[in-house]
Amino acid sequence: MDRLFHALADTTRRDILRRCVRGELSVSRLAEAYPMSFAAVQKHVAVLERAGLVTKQRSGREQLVRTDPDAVGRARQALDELESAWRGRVDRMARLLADEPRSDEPGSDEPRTSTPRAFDPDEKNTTEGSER
Amino acid sequence: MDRLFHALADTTRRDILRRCVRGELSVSRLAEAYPMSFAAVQKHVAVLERAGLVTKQRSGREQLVRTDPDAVGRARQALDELESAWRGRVDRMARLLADEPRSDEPGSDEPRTSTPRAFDPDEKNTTEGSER
DNA sequence: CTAACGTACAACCAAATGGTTGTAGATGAG
DNA sequence: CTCATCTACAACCATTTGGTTGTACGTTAG
Repeated sequence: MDRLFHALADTTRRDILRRCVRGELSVSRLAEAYPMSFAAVQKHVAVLERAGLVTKQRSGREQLVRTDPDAVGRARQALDELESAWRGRVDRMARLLADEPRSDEPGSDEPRTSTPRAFDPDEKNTTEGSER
Repeated sequence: MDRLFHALADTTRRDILRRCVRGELSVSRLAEAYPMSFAAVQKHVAVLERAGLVTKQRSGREQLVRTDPDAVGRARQALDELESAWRGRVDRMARLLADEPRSDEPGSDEPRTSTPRAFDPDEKNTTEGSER
């Protein structure tokens, strides 16, 4: 997740993604379009690749870059969930599922003495992840 | 945009967002939940704030943090567009995003001789932006 | 075979991140 | 008033990023 959003947090990288929407492009082809060195573009592509947003496929001596729709879909969905939660949709659903009449309210009391909630790794996602 | 995605590209920050879904929380309350200093959490909140994802509102001596659903909506929508373009659903949009007058077909030819396309700032967004 | 192209990768650098501690200003409780 | 909280912000540090150049390797064109 971190890697996914990080990859998207750069104008050049988003532009590369958009460029590859219409079809595979070799890295050098891509590099021609930006005011930076080939190596720099190469690195950007590597970031996108580690994030699972694109895949490279060798064709002759060229390396074609192609986007992976599903990866973007995953990111979009994550935001979707967040947004839903916000709007309370999930809240009602959760209450239904747990038939908890009323409780978890952060209302005001809840003397935080007990469990400060030790930080939760991250979402319940189980997609992948390791390395960096 | 950069700031938006960058803000989302951190586990702690996403967790803060999730925590504030159920209600406003003071910064110190938030800080209690993480294995880091108050100042660190303060910085994370600042990042979220600059990205427009949360707003702070003073209440007495506490600073309540509240999420802004619309900001997440904007990010989600950006990804939505990307995904759509991918799937070819919105061919016209892809053309808009890349402002390539025509012949956008990835066909195979297109002897790249013409215009290397000098890099386009970023999407057509006009939200705000500068600095880093 | 040789030359040119496309790629990969290491080394290096300035700037930004994510974290720390310390100090200082407001505000509310006693 | 005085003290304890909550917050803001500066200074500092280690690591990462985004960029550069240079070198080496595989593949295709002549």
